[in-house]
Amino acid sequence: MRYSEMFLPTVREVPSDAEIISHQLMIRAGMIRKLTSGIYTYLPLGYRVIRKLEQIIREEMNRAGAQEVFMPTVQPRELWEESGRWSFYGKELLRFKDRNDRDCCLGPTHEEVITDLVRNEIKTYRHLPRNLYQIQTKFRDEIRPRFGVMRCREFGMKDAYSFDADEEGAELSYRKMFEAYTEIFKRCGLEFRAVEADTGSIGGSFSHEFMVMAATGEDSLVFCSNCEYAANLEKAEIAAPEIQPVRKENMLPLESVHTPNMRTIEEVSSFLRVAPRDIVKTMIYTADGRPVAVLVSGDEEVNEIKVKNYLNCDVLEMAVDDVIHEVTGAPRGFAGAVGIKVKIIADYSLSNMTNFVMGANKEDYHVKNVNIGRDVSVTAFADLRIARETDSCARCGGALKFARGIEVGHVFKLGTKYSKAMKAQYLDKNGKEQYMIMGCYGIGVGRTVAAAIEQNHDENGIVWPLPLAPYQVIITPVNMNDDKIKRMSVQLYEALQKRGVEVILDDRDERAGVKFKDADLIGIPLRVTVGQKLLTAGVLEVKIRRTGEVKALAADTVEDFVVNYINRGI
RNA sequence: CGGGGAGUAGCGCAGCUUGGUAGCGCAUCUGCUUUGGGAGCAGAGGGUCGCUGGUUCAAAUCCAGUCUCCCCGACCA
Repeated sequence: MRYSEMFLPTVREVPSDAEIISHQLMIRAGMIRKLTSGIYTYLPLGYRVIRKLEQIIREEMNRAGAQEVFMPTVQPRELWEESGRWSFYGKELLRFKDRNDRDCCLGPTHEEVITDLVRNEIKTYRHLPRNLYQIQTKFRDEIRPRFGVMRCREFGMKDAYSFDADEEGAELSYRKMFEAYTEIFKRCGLEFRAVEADTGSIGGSFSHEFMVMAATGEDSLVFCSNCEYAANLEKAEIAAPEIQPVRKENMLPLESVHTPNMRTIEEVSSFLRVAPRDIVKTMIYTADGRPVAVLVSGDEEVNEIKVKNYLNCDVLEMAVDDVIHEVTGAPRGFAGAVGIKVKIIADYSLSNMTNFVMGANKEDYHVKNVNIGRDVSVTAFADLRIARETDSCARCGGALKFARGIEVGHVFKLGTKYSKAMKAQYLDKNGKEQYMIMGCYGIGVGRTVAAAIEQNHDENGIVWPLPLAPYQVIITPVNMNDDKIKRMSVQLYEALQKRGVEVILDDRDERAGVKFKDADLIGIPLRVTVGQKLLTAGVLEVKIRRTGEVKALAADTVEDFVVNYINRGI
């Protein structure tokens, strides 16, 4: 394409409301423009990248045996009532009424629609398994959209759904998707990692997130330096320690101490000259409305997701002051587990603690020399805290490493959650009705593009991995008023086009500096400069965006060089 | 939903306190010079100052209401 004819408005200044680099660069490179909060238009350059990614996704999904469908964005209330999510899904589900006063919503995901389709059409084990996918626009009315296309309300997503007759089949479907995703992100040229993840409110038995590694990522992840274990921080397991029984004679007598206005671990620690690891935090939560005490060592943090999963509750919240007072008889800051009547669960970090400090359930007092068994009766010990770098791998004991990433894909084994709710059944070999076993698999398309930029940029702009680049080559004539330069540029442009190369000819009547800046900004992998050296030595320059390497090549060899470079892939 | 900030030319901003001709940089258009990393000079076009109402001889400026956007938090796949 000739640059002079393109709709490619680049921006010199950094947009004031763009916080992260990918958002800034997507606006500056003329890829996206905001319509309203969390809703973006893709301009030609941005949309080309989207299409590149979608094509890779399609090829790998099809290769894995999935078939493409296209489902509606507008969905009727009834389906969501059936799955139970009309009431469960909260405000993120955008609801409205049509002219006949029927309740509708914009699909934030498509489990309901696909399950409805499949249950109506598939009645026998002979027609299983099936895996259907679509690439389609989702709408989630996020409370606070941010980071441009990374966390927005309307966004493109590839979602796939598998239906199997039995567990083995479902696991095979899951594994196929896992492998397809691995292939997709590999082909994109991204550095990524699949990590074990919490299933959240989608539910189901297990899941993996695909994380693109980036220092600016919103998610923390943990991986073992020794074995294959990798998990989202919120999921990262900590092994149960070996229990060393405490001898009764080593337990010191309970002692109440005056700790005026000392509420935090730091305050108590410095006031009593006791290390945080010898203090126990008593956190009062309400789980589905019922109070529960969670104990964790003073130098650790409670992982609420682990607590929630352990208790198997829908809503877990920090207790409000009234509840704390009711449970402990004291204001916030002096809660302890001695003598309280609610369920008490303790993190493994407590299992070998003796003679520790804890709140006294009395304003301005703590107690020393507390011991589990003698003073506190714990319902259970469990893994309830957030993993730290000092923890070792729960699988092999190796050292844990921490990193940040951007979640671009998520695979879930759903089980029968939706097939039961919506009666998606088939007849097995024995003529018995069975529930289909489902899996669901998502990739955020726009988010993957943004993540690719987070991972591939420099101070001058985007550095596209070749498979995602909107164009592969840009030809930059240094002066369009010089006939020889112009003729050479057009000739090369046409030759490359004939060979199927995606090429921009920057035929604008701009100064060279402007063209170089724009070429770098939009991140085209190869730039061919046609300038003085052509006139003096018959040489063109090829600059590789990623490395900055410049090659001076005889004019008639450039075409082959470019084609070879592109054929090498990433 | 709570807290904070902002809406003035396509973009980035000043002007508002103390009411009186709407301004700067970039971009755009014209001409000349320039031409290998976001050129120089000269000239030009472009704004119901978010919207509605009020105070006033007079409102971008003061007052009230309202809408939108951004940031922090809570919330949420």
